[in-house]
Formats: sequence, C-alpha cells, structure tokens
Amino acid sequence: MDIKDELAGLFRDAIREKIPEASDIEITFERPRDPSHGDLATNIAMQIAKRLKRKPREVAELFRGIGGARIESLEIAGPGFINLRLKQSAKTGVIPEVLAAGAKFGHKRVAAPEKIQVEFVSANPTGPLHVGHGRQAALGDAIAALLESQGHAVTREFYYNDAGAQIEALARSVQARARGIGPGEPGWPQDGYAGEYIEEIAKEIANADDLEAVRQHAVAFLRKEQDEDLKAFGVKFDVYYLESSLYSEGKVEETVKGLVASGKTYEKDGALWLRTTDYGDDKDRVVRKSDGSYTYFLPDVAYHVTKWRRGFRKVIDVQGTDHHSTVTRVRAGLQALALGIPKGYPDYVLHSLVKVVRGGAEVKISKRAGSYVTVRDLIEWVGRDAVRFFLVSRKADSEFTFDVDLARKQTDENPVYYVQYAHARVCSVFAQSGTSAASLSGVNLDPLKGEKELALAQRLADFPEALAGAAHELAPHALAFYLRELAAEFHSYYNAERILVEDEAVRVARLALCAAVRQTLANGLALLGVGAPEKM
RNA sequence: GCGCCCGUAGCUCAGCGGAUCAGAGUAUUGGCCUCCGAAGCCAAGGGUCGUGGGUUCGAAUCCCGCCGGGCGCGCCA
Repeated sequence: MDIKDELAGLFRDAIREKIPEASDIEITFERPRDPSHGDLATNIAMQIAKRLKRKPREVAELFRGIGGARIESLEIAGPGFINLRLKQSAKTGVIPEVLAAGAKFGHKRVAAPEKIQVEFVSANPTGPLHVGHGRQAALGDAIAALLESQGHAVTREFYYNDAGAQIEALARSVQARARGIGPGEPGWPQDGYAGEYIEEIAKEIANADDLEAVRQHAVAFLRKEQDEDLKAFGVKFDVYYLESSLYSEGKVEETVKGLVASGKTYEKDGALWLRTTDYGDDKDRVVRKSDGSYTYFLPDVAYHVTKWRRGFRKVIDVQGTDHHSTVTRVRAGLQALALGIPKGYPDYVLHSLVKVVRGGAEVKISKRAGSYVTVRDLIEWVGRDAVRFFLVSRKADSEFTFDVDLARKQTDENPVYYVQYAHARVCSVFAQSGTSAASLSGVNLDPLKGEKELALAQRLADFPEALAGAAHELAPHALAFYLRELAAEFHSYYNAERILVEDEAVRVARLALCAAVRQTLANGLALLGVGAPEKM
C-alpha cells in the first residue's frame, strides 16, 4: 500500500480519538524541499487549529504518539508542521511494488469505470493540421491516457465539420484552381483557400464543373492527409463523428423542436433566437437564420446531446481559447433542452495558441499551407517526441512560444532528451550487468542506504500520486514536470554512485532500484505519447 | 467598452483550495571523464512573484482597483 495512504490512516485514527470534531479534515503530505524537514510533512495541525481556533503547535502535540513500523521519528516544527522521518524499509518498499506492477505501476483499477469522452483536434477538412491542432492533439491524447490510467473507460473522438460553409469555400477554391484561376484573380471565390495543397488537389480533378464531386474529392484528400499527420504524431481516435450525420439523421431538426418546445426561443427579424441570456450568456443567439439555414451553434448543441445519449456522463472538449465563447453557448443550449444534463456539461480544456519562433523571428507561413505552420513542419524540424513533450509541458491556458532553434539546438539537445536519456542510461547499465529485471523481484533491499538512492526511491513512490493529480486536473504538464524531476534524481544518483559494484548484494539492490526507475520513466513517457528509447 | 485568460530570474515556464514556495530548464561563470553513456553531474551569480490597496498571526497564492499582453464579443465556423 502507498505509504502516504498508510500514514493518513494513522493520523485519521488519532484525530477520531482526540479531536473528533475535525474527523472530516483532509490529510495530505508533501515532500519537503529542505531535507532537514524530514521525508514527509503535513500541515493538518494548522488546518485543524484554524478551524477550531486553537493554537497550531498545541494541536500538533496531540499527534506526538503516532508511530508504527514505518516511522523513524516525528517532529513538530515552525508554526505547527509535523515533519516525519521514514524508516529505510518504508522508503525502499516502492521498488518491489513497481517491479510487480510493471507497465501498470501508478495505474488504478476501479470497480465501476466511468465512461468518459475526450474530443479533440476536430479540425475542419479544409487544410493541413496547424500548430494549434498539434497542441490539441498532444493535450487531448495525453489527457485521455491519464484518465485511462485512473481506470476510466475513455473514448477519443474527432468531430468532423464536413457540412459547413467552409467546405463550400474549399470546394470552390479547388474548382477555381482546376480551371486555372489563381488566388486573387478574377473568378477566385471569396474566402478562398490559397495554400499550395489546393493546387495539388486540383491536379487530380477530372471535371471541374461537377462541384459536388470536387467537394467530395477535396474532403477525402484532406481527411487522408490529416490522418497521416495524426498517425505520424502517434494519435489514434476511436470515433470520427461526422457533422453531416447530424443533419441526415434528423438530429438537428429534433434539437430545434426541443428548443422550441422548451419555450426558450423567439422569432425576431425573421430568425429564430434562443434565450441563452437566461443561462449566463451576454446576448441571445441565433439558432436559425432568416434564410432558413442553421448557425453552427445548433449542430453543436445537437452533437453534445448525442454525447449525453451515448452514455458519456463526463465529456472533455479540448479547444483553442479562441472558441471560449462557445462554452457558455453550448452549455446554455443543453440546459434549455432540459434533458437532465448537469449545468457544467461538458468540461472544457482551452489552450492558448502557439507562437512559433525560428531564427529569432515568428514563423507565420509554411510552404504547404501558406498561412500557418503545420504539425508536419514541426515534426520535421524537431522530431515527434520533442513536439509532443514540448506541447504538453506547459499548462494549457498559458500562451507559449515554440522556439524551434532551442528545440533543435538541444537535440542535439532537445527538451525530451533529458528524460529519454535517463531511460537509455538505465537500459545501458542493465545491458552491461547481465542481469534481467525479472530476476530482481525478491531481492534484499537493505543495502540501499545512501541518501541519493533513498531519495530516488521516494521519488518513485510519488509517481502514483503525481499521475492521479495530473489526471484529476486534466493537466499533462504536471506529469511532464514529474518526469523531469525523476530523471534529474536519477542522473544525480548515477553520477554520484557506481551501480555495477563488486559486492553482489549491493549491486543487485541497486539494479532493482534502477529497474524500477526505468519502468516508471517508461510508464510516464508512454502516457504522454513519447518514446522511451533504449539507445539514443 | 464588455467577458474570459495571462503577467514569477536575461529567456521559456512551474508553483496559486495561504505557512516547509522564491523554484525548474536554459543562458552566464567555475569545477568533474584511466572506471556503468559528459545529450550528464556539482557549485556560483541572477527575481521587492506587473502595480497599489484589502483580508490574515502569515499572501506569488484569496478579494478590489489600476497598468500591460492574448483571445472573444456575426443571422462565420
């Protein structure tokens, strides 16, 4: 069992006995940065003191007697912190746990898995994927993996807007190209797409007069291309949901009827409006335009109804912050339908856009897409692993600058390499040891006495909690930070201590520690969609 | 103008249900390869956490104002 859970149990018992009025308080431990503060510390005495208006140190004294097989000593410090020192065996206990659990270390199994959907990328098939889609792909896939690690049943979904005005513009652009008309020339469509890929598609068009055939071909071409990009990025979707199916299956109509029946709509200027202001929106929204067609808002609501009806009680939409106004709107639409959907449904993870810098200047164009940098450009410049790790190592809502030169310079030294290098180093040690990880399962770990190796073991013990926290917060960057710390701890140990020493007992114990490190690094990197190479 | 988000070391960013949070990487400087990978390690310098108030015994963290930046504010998606 996890050491922190075990300790929390001890404290909970003590609270029940001595301060029952605070029984419901949450007990947390953190690892102090300053080693003189022990191995683990808790501030519950201060929490309780605040609530009960007692003196923190006085409350802390009540926990003096806590002991047991895992605790070496307990100190009360500062304003009322309780600092704990653990016994050596408690620190190394995680090693056999990791070796036994293998790829499942840190993962949880739950009795009743939640059915969760993560929707991400959802790019219109009007051009190659851009950097923003890349950030979404990296984030969404990692969030899905994190939730899976906590035992949930996750579906990765891509919503395909194959029915809107943008597709029309795409078809007309290709048609114009096929007729030899270039961007800006007479006959070029309004809001046309100017990228080089339009010409590529146009070359394959036999009869430019058949606009429907042009449209179908263009969409198929770009879908295939996007699929290839996603594959190169290591992202797979379980479901591609087509916007057009919402129309063909009558779901859009059904949603309109539902909204009208709710009494929350009204006619004005020949259009149908929904009173979204009743649900916190700053203005009412048009549902059906005066020309009889629907705004994108309506299929969006219809789409989310299908999510609910398909049994997803938790849904996470990953989008750019430029879509943040849809959050209130979609939720309002769902509320107006009064289907029993909770107010905060669905959840959103909104990310800021990415600025790409190269040679000290912002890169705004790519040869292929014309007006933006593509996912493929990034992969070509710095490699898939670096792109994925980099895009996920900042919290989603912070704007950030992707410095291509920095990433390249480091790869020869790039952001992931530090973590991957740690993994490769352990593998290398193993290759030279002639020992298999499997033979280390029952090894005596008492020889692990050094400060660095015990610190490393404790870092491993933090993994399940780091993972659970990152999953709960939908924050892959927290996992990326953890992995960096684990790698740092390992590099430090590696440089300070020789692993393959003469003494058989010591060598084997150290190898067991290394095997656990390797496993944990591999598990963490896998969740972020980043490779864990044995050599590099 | 209104709404949401952001402002932490030269640079890129963590920390933000208050205390043991002044941090990481990178850059700069100085050390470390006869020995498991130096894509590494050890050490140093560098920040009144945008700013002014407030709450608190205690604020980077919570509240309010202001300044600066991003995004949105369409019968576009």
